[in-house]
Amino acid sequence: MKPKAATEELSSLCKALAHPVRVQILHLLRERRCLCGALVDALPVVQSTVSEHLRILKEAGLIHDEADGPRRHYGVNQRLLERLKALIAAL
Amino acid sequence: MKPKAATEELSSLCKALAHPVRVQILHLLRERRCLCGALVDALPVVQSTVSEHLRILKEAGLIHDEADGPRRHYGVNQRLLERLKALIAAL
DNA sequence: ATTGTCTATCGGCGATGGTCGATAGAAGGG
DNA sequence: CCCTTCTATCGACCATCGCCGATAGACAAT
Repeated sequence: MKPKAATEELSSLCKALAHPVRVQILHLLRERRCLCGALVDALPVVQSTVSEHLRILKEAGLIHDEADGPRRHYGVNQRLLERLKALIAAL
Repeated sequence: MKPKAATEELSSLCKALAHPVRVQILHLLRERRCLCGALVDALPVVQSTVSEHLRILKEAGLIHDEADGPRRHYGVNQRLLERLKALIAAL
């Protein structure tokens, strides 16, 4: 058995990816950093919903943000993404 | 962008792993096929809850079952597990 | 057939998730 | 300053999840 910590880490990362919009966001951010507005244009949900999904991804640590005036640039947290890949690969 | 199908496939697989008990079940089954009862002994939830988690994992295709009299052997679906690894690795 | 064992399913409960519209907050430009 | 733009947050709503106890169903053994 894996230690409990790794189990919960994996389930919590998976939970963050347990919605198609969030997977799509990760795909979009993988290419280049984006403003929230750019994501809203690319996704089939309204701004407040996108913002909520971003919050969930950020809380999971999979993305980070950087203020730029009133705007906010989002990008993937490569380190944690690699960690997720490792945890999944170990299954 | 990935085709929509892959996005939804990944999010649905992640959803199946979005609970620590289900990750634990996968770890247990990775070692050897198990009866539901053996999993109940190893997990901190009652039988009906384990059965429900097994149903979710089976519905996602990550495990399969095989009747053996009134018992039921569970095992991982290696094919779909590899598919999940590939989808995650492609992130 | 009856009993015993193992598992699935049902019903109910509280908690969480996903969505939206509306609103608030931050920051730059006029 | 005031206005505009961009984003976060709030409140409300309905759907789904996760858990349990209780019950039903399948099958073997006696």
